[in-house]
Amino acid sequence: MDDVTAILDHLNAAQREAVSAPQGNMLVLAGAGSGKTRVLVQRIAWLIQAEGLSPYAVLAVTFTNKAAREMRTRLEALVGTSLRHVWVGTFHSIAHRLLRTHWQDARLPQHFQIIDSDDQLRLIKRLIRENDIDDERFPPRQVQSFISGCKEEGLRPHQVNVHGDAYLGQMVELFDRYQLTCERGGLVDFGELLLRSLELLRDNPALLAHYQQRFAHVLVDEFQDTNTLQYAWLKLLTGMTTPMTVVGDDDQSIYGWRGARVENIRRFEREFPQTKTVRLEQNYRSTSAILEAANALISHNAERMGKTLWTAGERGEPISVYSGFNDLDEARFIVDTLRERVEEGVNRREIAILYRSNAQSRVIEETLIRQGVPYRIYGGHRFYERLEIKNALAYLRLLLNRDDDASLERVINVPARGIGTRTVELLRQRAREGSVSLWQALHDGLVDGALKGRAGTALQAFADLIDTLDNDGAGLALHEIIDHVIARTGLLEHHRNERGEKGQARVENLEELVTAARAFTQGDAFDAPEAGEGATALEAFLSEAALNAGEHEADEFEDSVQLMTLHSAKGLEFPVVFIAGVEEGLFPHRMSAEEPGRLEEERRLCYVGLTRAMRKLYLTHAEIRRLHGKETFQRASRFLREIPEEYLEEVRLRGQVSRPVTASRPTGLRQSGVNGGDDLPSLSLGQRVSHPVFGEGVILNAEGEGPRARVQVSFAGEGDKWLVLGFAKLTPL
DNA sequence: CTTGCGGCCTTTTTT
DNA sequence: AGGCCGCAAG
Repeated sequence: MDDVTAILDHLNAAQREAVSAPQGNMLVLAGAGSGKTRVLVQRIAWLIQAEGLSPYAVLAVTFTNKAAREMRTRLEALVGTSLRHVWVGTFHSIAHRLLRTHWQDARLPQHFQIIDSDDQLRLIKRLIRENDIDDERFPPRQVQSFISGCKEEGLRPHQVNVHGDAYLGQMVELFDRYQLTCERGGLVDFGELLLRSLELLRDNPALLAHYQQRFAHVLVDEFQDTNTLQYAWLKLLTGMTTPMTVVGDDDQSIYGWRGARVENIRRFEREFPQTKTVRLEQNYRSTSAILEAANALISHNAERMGKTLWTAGERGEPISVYSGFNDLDEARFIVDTLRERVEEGVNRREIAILYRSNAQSRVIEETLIRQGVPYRIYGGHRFYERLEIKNALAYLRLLLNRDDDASLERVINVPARGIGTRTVELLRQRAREGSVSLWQALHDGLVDGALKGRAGTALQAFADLIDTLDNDGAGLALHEIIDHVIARTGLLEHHRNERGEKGQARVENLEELVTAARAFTQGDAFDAPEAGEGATALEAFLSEAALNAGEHEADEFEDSVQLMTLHSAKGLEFPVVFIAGVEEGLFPHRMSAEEPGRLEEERRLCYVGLTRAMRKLYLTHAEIRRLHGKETFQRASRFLREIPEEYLEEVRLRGQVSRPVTASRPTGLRQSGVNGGDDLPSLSLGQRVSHPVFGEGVILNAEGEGPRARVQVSFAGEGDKWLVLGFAKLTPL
């Protein structure tokens, strides 16, 4: 406390400037590996210790729970426990906290529940079916993204401008009904958390004034990932007068596809008064070979704010490029190589294998398993998103709130108890007619005798089950309630009877849920100071599960190789990194390769991948890959060509000479070429060809060998065509 | 009501 | 290939 300048020790000039800048709006453009988190943490310490702000007056917002946790941990390590009152959290957890505290002003039931996107989708599917809407024209996923999109733009159904468009009108109608269903069930989706809390503040000037006064400084991490709603939320909360420190990197914006607006960085600079911009350009993570390669790659993007990373570190080894014969060979190379590195003394946890899409992990996993290499995989289904867990949670929600239609529908016949779609449909219809919840409709139907016979008996049994469970729960600890529920509902038995490992894993997961609940009540996660009156442990647990779905990662302490998508690697670093599947169509993904904007996002994703590596980077691709059950010829990614040769080194199999990668002919193209035979032209994927009838085109795909081989060619104006090499007169251009 | 078969589609993911 | 969905048979 005495010597606040100690906070500035070991910082470079730019970092020091960012940490100790006088209070005012500041934009920190922080390149990969430039000490971003460090600056953020030190900045908070500075604000409190040098500027004299109360910890209560500081709000720090992140995107992920992981980032929030890391920031808090580092803050506490730096300054001690006096900082535990700093508000650090994700946008969603902070919004949740506001809504829990001010549920009445937010016009929410006290025990509202948060639904995740999976629940949301189910609910939408139900609505579409219920209203006899053509799900071909209105695919549930599209409706879901429409609704989320509206909320992210801060729009309520009546605010959407339909322009007399019938299609849009129907969408809005569905949005409206969806919202009504949520209101009736006391359900709040992720977008709603933010929108509702924004409206709460906007419509309650006294409340807004309170929070504007309370927070003296607001800090935001990963600003390039904010969406329109989050931007508006910050604008409202700060009133553009509370000073803000925002940290971001436009080159690492990889979430445009889910609403993130990179422009928010520029907008902030423009709209918030007297914004000071600081660039952190010195990289402390990677060798210069890796960093220069990344710089060269990203320079191919046009839309940039301009920033060039440099490092004082050594050049290091060149980036190794391996061209596998097929995906199995690629995996074999990765695993062999990493085993060599491990033998040299590298810890397995220091090695990461990154890929564009989850489907790629399978082959690599199989190879790792075969060779007995322990690995840990991030992503895929998180614990609280698994089917069996969601079923158990749905029962628990029903205990708290019988009117939660989504949960009721989820488990009314799980495990199967003779309540089929017909019966559920009848229930839905009655609920709709009476404008009541499904539970209410069920009850009324049993009372007035409309639901009888076999279905009636089954429904009665279900209703009794829920009520009994509720009664039994009185006086029990949280984990005992859950234990009781999974046993009494038959969920445990249901999965035990499932054959194979899958059922076994599900049973274990259910048991793990009980353990998690025990830990939850005993741990400090359950201190929820502002969780509101009468908040039960169960309620808090359910919120935690919805908001914090990914916490469960097994074997955290075993030294294992890390597997994850490029997206989930953001923010992490590893001494040794493999990026697999660096191929056209996969990376950049074909869904994104067409549009320039989306291609640039793919390139940023590649940039993120490259800059994860500290010492050694491997880029691998396969010439033939099994994709969706079919063998496809792949050609090397354009991103490989965008990295100057001088940083690359092609890996050849043992005994072969290694030669530099040439820019004109990317690795492996020769091998991946379709050789039509001696008298046929030698063609390669991606090559431009000319056809006497169709004109000029590009080879997209190929299958078979010899004269009967077929190639798929994309002709300008003629579209894609499959041609047999022996007949089609194709001339290479 | 349950089960099994065939057709369809296939990024990325946090909250 | 594999998961999901809808449909038809048991």
